[in-house]
Amino acid sequence: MGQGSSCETNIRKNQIYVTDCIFLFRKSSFPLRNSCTKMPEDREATIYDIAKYLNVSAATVSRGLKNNPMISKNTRKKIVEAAKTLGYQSNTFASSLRSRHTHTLGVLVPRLNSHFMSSALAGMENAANRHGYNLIIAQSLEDVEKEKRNAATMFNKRVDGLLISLSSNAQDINHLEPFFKRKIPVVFFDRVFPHEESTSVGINNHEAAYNITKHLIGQGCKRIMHLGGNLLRNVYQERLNGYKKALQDHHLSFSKKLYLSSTLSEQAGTDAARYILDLAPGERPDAVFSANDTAAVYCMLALKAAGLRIPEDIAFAGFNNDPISRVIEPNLTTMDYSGNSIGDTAATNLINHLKGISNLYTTDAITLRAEMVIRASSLKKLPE
Amino acid sequence: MGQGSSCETNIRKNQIYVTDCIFLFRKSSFPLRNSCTKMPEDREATIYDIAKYLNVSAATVSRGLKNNPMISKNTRKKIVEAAKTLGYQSNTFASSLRSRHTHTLGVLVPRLNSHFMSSALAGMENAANRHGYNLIIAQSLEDVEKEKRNAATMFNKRVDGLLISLSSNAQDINHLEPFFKRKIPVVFFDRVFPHEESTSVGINNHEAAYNITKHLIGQGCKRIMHLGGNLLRNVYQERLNGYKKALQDHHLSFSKKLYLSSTLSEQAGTDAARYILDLAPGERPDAVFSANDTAAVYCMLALKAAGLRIPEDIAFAGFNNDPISRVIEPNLTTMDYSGNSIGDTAATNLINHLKGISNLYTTDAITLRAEMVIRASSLKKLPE
DNA sequence: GATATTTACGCAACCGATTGCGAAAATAAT
DNA sequence: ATTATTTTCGCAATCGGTTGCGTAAATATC
Repeated sequence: MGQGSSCETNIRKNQIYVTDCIFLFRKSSFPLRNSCTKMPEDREATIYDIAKYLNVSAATVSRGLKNNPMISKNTRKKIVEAAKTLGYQSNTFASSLRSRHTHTLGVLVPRLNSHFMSSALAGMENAANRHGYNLIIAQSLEDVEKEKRNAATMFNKRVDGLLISLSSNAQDINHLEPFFKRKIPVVFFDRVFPHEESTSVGINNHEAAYNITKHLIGQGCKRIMHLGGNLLRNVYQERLNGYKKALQDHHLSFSKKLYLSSTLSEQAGTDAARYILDLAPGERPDAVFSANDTAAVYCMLALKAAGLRIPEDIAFAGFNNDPISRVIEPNLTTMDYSGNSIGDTAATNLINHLKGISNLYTTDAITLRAEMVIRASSLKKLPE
Repeated sequence: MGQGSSCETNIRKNQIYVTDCIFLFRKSSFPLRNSCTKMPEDREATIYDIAKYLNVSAATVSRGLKNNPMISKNTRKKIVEAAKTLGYQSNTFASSLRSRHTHTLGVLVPRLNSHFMSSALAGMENAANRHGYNLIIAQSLEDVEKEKRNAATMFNKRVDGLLISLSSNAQDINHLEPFFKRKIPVVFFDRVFPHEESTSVGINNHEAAYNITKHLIGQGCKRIMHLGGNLLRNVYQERLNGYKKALQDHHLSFSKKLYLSSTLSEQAGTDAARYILDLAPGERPDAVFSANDTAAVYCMLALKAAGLRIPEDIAFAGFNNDPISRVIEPNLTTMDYSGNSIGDTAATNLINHLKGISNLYTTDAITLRAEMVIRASSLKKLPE
C-alpha cells in the first residue's frame, strides 16, 4: 500500500488496469518518501523511515544495519533499536537489485520424494538456514528437458549458487553453461558430472560397490547378479565398475546374463525377480547386488513369494539404507550414506565459497564416508 | 559486472571493501546506461538495451514484453524478437521491487524427509512450475521456534502466498499474523488450523479413522488399540475422534489403556510393542490402529519378533500408505491419500487466488478423497 | 594553537522494471 | 481540409537499499 499500484495488485494480470485511485499516489518522491502521511501500519518500514526517525541519512542506516565499521558504535546501536521499534524488515528485492546477490541457492534434483533426496534437501535446508540463505527447489522428474527449463529459471532468478543432482538421462551439462559463464558456482551432489569449474559432493561408489560385492563373495556366493541404473550417471557406472573389479579380483567372471540395467524402480525389482525365476536353475544367481534398495526389496518380495529362501537360496545386498531395507525380512544388507551429510556438506561448501571463506574452484570433489551395513539378507555364514 | 560493486561481490561480507576499481564505474547514469561500452557479453541485457536496439523507450519495451495492449502489434513483435536475439532475461528483483509481487510461494513443513511430505512438495512444485511460480521451502523440524523464524523469513522474502503444515507443538498461529495483516493468502495443508482468513487442504481424518476402525471391528476385533500423535494437530485429534466414534457406534468402550500418544516415530512403534507385550494377556489388544504407518510397522516388527502372529493374534492398520506398508509382511492395511494431490491442490488454489481467478477467502476447507487400502495385516476373515 | 589525520556521516547516483499521464502521430469524423 | 478521436509511445518518477566519494567534525600530532 501507500502507492498507486497496490490498487490492482491481485488483478494486475491480463491487462486489467485500475486507474481511479490516484489519491494514494506519492506525488513527488522525496517530500513524501519521508513524510509518512497516514496508514503507517499499512506500509512496511523502510530505511528512510528509520533515517527520519533518527535524523540521519538513509545511507547511514543502511550501513548501520549491516555493521559497517564506518558507522560509530553509538549510532549503530540507535539504528538497530529504531529498526526494531519500527518493525523494520529489509526489502530483499531492493537489496538484491543493487547488490547483485540474492542469498538464495537453487536446488535441482531428479525427484523430491525419495528418502535419500529428501534427506539431502533437509541437510541443505539446515545448512542454508544456518547461514542466512534460502533454497529454491525444483525437480526434473528425471526429464532433461524439465531440468533445462528449471536451470533457466534458477539462473533467471539469479540464485547465488546452484546445487544439482542430474536427471538420469542428461547427456551433458550444456544447460549449465550460463552459470559457468557468469561464474555462478555450481556444486554437484550424488549424481555428479566432471567439470573443471565445479565441485562434486558424493561418496566413493566404486569402493562401496567393490566392498559390498566382496562381502557377498566372502559369504560364498559365486554367481552374483547386479541390478544397475542408467550408466550415464556416474553413481551407477561406478557401482558397476566396483562390482566388476571385485569379481575380477576374486577370479569370478562378469557375465552379461547376470547384469540388468533399469530404472531401479519397484517394478524393475519385480521384473528382475521374474528374470531370475525364468533362468535355468543352473544359471540362477546365488546373490544379487542392487544399486538401490527399492529394486532389491521388490525383487526379494517377488522371489520370496516364489518360494526362494533368502539368503540361503539367494543372498541380497542393496544400496542407500532406505527405510524399507530395515522393514523387509530378512533385513537388507546395504550401503549407508547420509543424504543429510551430503546435502549439508554441499550447501555449506557452496556458501563458504560465496562468502569468500574458501575457494571451491580449487576443489574437485568431496567424498563422504559410506558404511556397509551387514544384515541378514546376505549372511549365509555366521559372523565370527 | 559493469559497475563498481562487482569488484568485491564475493568478499563483500565482513567489512572487506575494495575500492581500487574505479575504472569500472559508470560515471553518470543515463549516458552510460545506454552506451554499453564494452564487455557486452558480461552484462545481462536489460530493457534499456532492447530499447536502444530498437530506438524506442524502455517503457515501451516493458509494456511490449507483457503484451500490454497499449503497444501496437508490430512493435510488440519487434520487441519480443529483439529480446530473444539479445538474450534478454527479465530481472525479477527490479520487477518485484516495483510491482510488489514475487511469483514465489513459501512452503513451511515440519520435515522434508517423509514420504508424504516429499510427495506433497513434489505436487506443489509441479503446480507452481505450471503457473510460473517458484517455491521457497523451509522445514521446522517440528520446532515451533524454527517455524516462527522461517515464517518471518518467508514474510521478509515477500512471498506471494504461504503454504504451511504446522509443526506438532505449535499452540497457535500468531506467528502468521503478519501474513494476515498484509492480506498475504495462507493455505494450510494436512496439519491445518482453523482460521477465518485462510483455507485448508486435507482429508476427512475423522471419517477415515472411523472407517478403518469400523473395518477392524468388522474383522471381529474387540479390543482395538490406537497409537495417536500430538493432539494439538487436527489430524491426530480427528483420527482419535473417529476411532472413538466408531467404537461407540459399535458398543465398544474406549479405554485409556488402549490409547498411546507419541511422536509416531520408529522408536514409538517399538515402544508400543513393548507396552503391548507387558500387558496382562487378557488385557492385550487384538488390533492396533496407528495414526501413521511408521509406528504401525515398527510395532509389528517387534511383536512378530516376540512371536505374535499378525493378524491372527493381533490385527494392524496404519495411515498414510507409506512405501514401507507394502514391504512389511503381512502388508499393512492403511489409509491412502495422495500427498501429491494435496500439494497440487493447495498450490493450485493459492495461485488461482493470486491470479484473481478464484477467491480463497470464501473457501474454508478443501477435502480430498482418502481411500482405505485393505491388506493382509487386518484380514482375519476372508473377504467375500 | 595550527596543521595533519582519522572518524563519521551525507549526497546522490545507481540497480532494472513499472506505470500514470501527457503528448505526438495516425486515423476517423465532419 | 479541419477538427475530433483513437493509437501509440515517451517522460520521468517511482520501488528501497547500496555505495563511491566528498566533507564536516573529532581527534591526534607537532
